[in-house]
Amino acid sequence: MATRGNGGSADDTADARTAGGPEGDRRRRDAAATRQALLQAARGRFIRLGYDRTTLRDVAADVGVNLALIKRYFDSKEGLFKAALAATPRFPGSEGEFPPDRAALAEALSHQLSAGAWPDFSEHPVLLLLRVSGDERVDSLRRQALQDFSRQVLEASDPSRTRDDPTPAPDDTSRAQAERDRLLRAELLVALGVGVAVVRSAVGLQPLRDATSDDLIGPLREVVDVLLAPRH
Amino acid sequence: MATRGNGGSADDTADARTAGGPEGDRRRRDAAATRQALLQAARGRFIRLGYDRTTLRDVAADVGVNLALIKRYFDSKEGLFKAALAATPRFPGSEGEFPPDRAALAEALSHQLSAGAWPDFSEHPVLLLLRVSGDERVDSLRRQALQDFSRQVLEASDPSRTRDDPTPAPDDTSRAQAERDRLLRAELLVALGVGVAVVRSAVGLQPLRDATSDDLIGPLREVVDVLLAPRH
DNA sequence: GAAATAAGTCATCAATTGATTACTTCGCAA
DNA sequence: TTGCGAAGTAATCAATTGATGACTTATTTC
Repeated sequence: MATRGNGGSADDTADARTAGGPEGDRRRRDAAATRQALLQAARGRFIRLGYDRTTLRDVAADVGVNLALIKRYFDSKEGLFKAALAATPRFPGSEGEFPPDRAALAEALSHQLSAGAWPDFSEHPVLLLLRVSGDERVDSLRRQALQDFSRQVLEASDPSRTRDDPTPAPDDTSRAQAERDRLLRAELLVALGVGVAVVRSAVGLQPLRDATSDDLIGPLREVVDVLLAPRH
Repeated sequence: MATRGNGGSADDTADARTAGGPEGDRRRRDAAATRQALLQAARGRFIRLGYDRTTLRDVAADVGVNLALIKRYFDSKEGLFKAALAATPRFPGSEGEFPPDRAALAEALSHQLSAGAWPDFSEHPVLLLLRVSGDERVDSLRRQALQDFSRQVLEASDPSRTRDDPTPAPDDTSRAQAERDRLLRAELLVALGVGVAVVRSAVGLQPLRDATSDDLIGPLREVVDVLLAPRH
């Protein structure tokens, strides 16, 4: 089945390592490149198929490499999943800090959730966060990632607040309650993003599935405003 | 393994059939009751664990019955999943028609998505819709269910439209575009509902996870209004 | 050019799991 | 009571899949 190294016969599967990437193929035995290729293939399968339906054999076959190398580089399937999760860019802006501004947030959201943002059908990173792994520590990683993002969204609702001081000392219970309500609203926005990704990929609901960034920006801006605008 | 019938020894698992439900235990061999108990157990596991991690052995053990009975009553795992999907109440109002009114919609949503709405932690029916099955026909069922719900939400945005005439003949392209935009907005609301359910169950994000109906009704009403209010 | 080491393969094990068949027991009707 | 059919069980098969250790080949280093 698509062995390529020593005893191989004929390939019947794409070999990601020798595909003409940047730099071309210099060495046939490159641990770092192989590790990276495995990570890429695993990420794609985890996102597309979920944890359970992703088999290590398939991942290895994608790269054109033997199953045992996964154990060598990632020790186990859990390790592979954790590595894929760690290698996944943060939710909206894959690079840099999130702009603490409602308009920019709406823009970023609509772009991230639009049809053309990701090449392969439904390979959005947020979906990886939702895949089950069965490991409690992985679940904790996932929770942390979404919590961080909620915090970022919350900042967008109040640019005066810095990140180092997320919870100003509440004067009384009503102030604490207001703070909690603001966080709840930020999380509702996160939930909307997650829901859009899920509905688009897992269900394929039209017209949402093929909505472009321009289609989404209008409604999303209104929702962002109504959820995050400072009130009273 | 919690056998209960003939060769059984001691129970170590809850037996759903003889548990003192309504009517008590009248017969030890009741095909309909057994079938129903299997369906219940399967539904719970499918929702909680997803399709792959739900094993037929566990489902049978929940009921205290032999694995082979699942084949007898549902023919296969796919059949069991389809039956569970069919037996799942429709998304928001488990009974009756959906009220075509924005305020009532916001109310229903906040209640459905609140912490106390469903007894067991994260057994919300909408989660069952998102579980993978691998069967194209099941995926089609799922898509259909969510599409129906989107249609209902769309009605709430325009009470004048009847259900029998969902798409009035468009006079020109701009009218068709407006119609498409309205459907998109309805689906965004559906996505919000799905996202809240997913985030609450799969991630357990606080404070959303423990939010009560009263916590949700305010923000949700605003979102429903901004998404569904008739615009010029 | 020959050790030494890293990269990769092969064959196989053990556990899980869906499916299936032959057998056993219970309940009800005549 | 008896006997027949439905309800249920036990045992097992075959396929998949994660894990693993011994073996093989390429690359580097002296």
